[in-house]
Amino acid sequence: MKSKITVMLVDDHAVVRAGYRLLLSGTPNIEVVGEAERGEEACQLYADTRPDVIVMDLSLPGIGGLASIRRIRSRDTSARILVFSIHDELIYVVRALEAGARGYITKSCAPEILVEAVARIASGESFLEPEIAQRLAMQTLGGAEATTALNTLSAREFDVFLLLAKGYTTREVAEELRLGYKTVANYSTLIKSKLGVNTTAEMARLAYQNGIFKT
Amino acid sequence: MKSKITVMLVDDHAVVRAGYRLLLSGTPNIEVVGEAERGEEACQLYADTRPDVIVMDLSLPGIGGLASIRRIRSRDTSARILVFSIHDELIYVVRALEAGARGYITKSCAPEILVEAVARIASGESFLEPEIAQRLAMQTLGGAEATTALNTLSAREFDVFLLLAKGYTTREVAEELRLGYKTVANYSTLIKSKLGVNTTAEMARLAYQNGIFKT
DNA sequence: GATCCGTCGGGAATATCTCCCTGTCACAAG
DNA sequence: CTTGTGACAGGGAGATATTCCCGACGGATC
Repeated sequence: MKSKITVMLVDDHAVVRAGYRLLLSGTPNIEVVGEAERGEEACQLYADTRPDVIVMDLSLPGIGGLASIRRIRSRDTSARILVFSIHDELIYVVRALEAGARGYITKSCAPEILVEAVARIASGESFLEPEIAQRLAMQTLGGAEATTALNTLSAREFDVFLLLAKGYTTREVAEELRLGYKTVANYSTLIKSKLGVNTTAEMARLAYQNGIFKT
Repeated sequence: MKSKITVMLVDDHAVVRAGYRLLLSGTPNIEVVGEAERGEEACQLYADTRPDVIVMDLSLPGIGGLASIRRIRSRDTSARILVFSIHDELIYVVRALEAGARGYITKSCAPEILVEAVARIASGESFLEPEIAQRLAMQTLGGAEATTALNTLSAREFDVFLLLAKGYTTREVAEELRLGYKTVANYSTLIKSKLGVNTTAEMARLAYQNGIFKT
């Protein structure tokens, strides 16, 4: 008989881990052999148990998910990590893959996808949630690099973007940058159009989600 | 033989719901009789199935968790709702209880707590996660309002605040909450005045700084 | 009953946004 | 040298949005 796929779960929410454990354990050839709730803990536990696959959330207390991935991979480049995150923004996907993850799925995917992803990662393949893979492909085709849409902004546009996102009024931005009110108003419209948002509040949200502001 | 406790799950992530379903179904006297992923859907489903307990996430697409709670309770004041949120900030707890929730636990609690909470809520009691209950008591004792200025907002104002901060336009907020455009516009002005900000982007910033949004 | 307060919106003046357009400058390709 | 191209800066006009002031209603509270 073939041996089971061993899996380690990393998520800071115990209830969530328990749910996944049940989901995965319902599959005969998968066995959850360890759980961690912090990045540091995960590194240690991986070194000790060497599971086939690590299923990891990105928003971890402490060093965070990305740093955890890098740390684990720096000690064992064959480590297979599947990111299982709440975020579906491409920038997260790109960063996770850059860090060394083998797969990425979101928590809004169907339960079967999780099981499938674990199996594929274990067999050495990579796995992206289909909808994300498609968007990633679209974006890669559309632009040169991992374009966060923010990268499509010119320098001046980005200046305006930052201040608006911070909560400056159009008039305040104009003063700050020594521009005419109309100029800033026009930039504002242009930026929203480029970013595909309707309000400045949504711009702020983009800024936070891309980690442009600390907190 | 005593009949089972019927439970309805409301969470926008299918995988997460699946996990909870397994967790709860593992307990003999609990039965999950329905699932919804949006607030509107939850209201309808509750009206149709009348489960003993609703287990609900707060961050739902559309009208959001708080408005959902209020809507359900406005049609059936005996509805028993257990909020199961990722947020542990007290402001969420207070808001949820004000809206009519009977209990509040976070996703970082132990799995047994979920089962216990459901049982307690079903029996008519209320239930707060111990750690939260303690912090709530501390704050209340502390006397000095740990007023984030956000606490000066009324329930309705907070609804509008949340959506505006999320990036909704005035018109979209009006639709979501079924209010007149003018009403929302007036609320918007009032809220900005109460919070001492000039733009909706600054509202968004406040929201992020108070940990109201996940990212 | 009188008085707040929260909720919901109308009206009118004002501010802002959007869309289209002009013009300059720098820089690169033909 | 000429011809793009694209960032940069703003004007004009009309559409939208915001502000401020107001009335109305239902609940509390005193």
